[in-house]
Amino acid sequence: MSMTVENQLADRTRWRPELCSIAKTLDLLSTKTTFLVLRECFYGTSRFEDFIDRVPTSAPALSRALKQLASAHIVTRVPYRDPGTRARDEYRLTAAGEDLLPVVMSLSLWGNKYLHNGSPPLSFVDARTGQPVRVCVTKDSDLSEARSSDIEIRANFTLD
Amino acid sequence: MSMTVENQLADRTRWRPELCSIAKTLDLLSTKTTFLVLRECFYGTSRFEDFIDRVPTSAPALSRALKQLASAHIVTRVPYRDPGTRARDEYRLTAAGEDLLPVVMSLSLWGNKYLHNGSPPLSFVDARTGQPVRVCVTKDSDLSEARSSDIEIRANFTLD
DNA sequence: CCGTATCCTGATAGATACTG
DNA sequence: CAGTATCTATCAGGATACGG
Repeated sequence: MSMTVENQLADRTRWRPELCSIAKTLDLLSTKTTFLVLRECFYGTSRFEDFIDRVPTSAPALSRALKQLASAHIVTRVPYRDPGTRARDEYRLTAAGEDLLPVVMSLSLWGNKYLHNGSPPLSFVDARTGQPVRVCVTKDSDLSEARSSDIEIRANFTLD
Repeated sequence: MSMTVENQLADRTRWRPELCSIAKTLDLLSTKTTFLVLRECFYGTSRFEDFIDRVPTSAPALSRALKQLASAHIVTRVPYRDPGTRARDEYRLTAAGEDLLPVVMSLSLWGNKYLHNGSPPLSFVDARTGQPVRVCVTKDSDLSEARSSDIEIRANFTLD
């Protein structure tokens, strides 16, 4: 990977950090908790109590992370009502949020490869065929892009 | 995206967070500065003084970020000597570090799309053909994966 | 019981000063 | 100039308490 206008580019991204998409995106996903809440969204979690059960954090931190993700329009609040209870909101990925799938998946796949000696705790497979799903960098334009609804997560560890 | 063993899986990742590859990878890339230093590595930066010029951070924070990346074996120190100066080290991506390209690129591409109204400050293209390079999630196994050395970064903004 | 505001504590960044 | 130690300020996280 090399630069077209090497020195100038380097200086510009230094002095005008608002031009760096990576920095701006990280500002929205500022904390580790926010990333893990986002992960949970892809795992299908949508309700406050379920996030609390599944993400190792406190209620105030969860509240802050959800507010952050909502103000960035990565999740949106959707009203629901369980029988016999008052109306509540659940948190659903927006289209923009769904587009963060490569970020979440590539973090997971890298960790699987380098931090678990190739025996991944979770794996991502095509929901119909069971084929493994990968994240790749390519210039090919004629490949079939998987949406998160096509993907199934398999647990590769045994339960006690 | 749905769960095979939904409830059990959720509980396990909650109570045994060491099974979550995302959390473990984020621990290595803990801070925003670490991400931006990693970004600079992909842009070709390798020397302390150049990181200082190009990443908006302080020398102590840079030192900490490089140490963190080195201990995670994402970068490695390589000796060099400029004429008339003492020997120094530069910081180069390892193979594991190169494999973080999809993480960095997908963060950048998402920001380009959603935070810059589709007019990206930087774009990633094939170094030979100039075709845009993308990050995608797919089950196709027969596509040509781009390595970071095949990719060129183009600046789409004018210089003062 | 769901969710948030408040307060307090611990981790992390940057300013400064220093060594090789 | 490369890199680190120290110190302080800032910021994210959790315990608690509180409103719907």
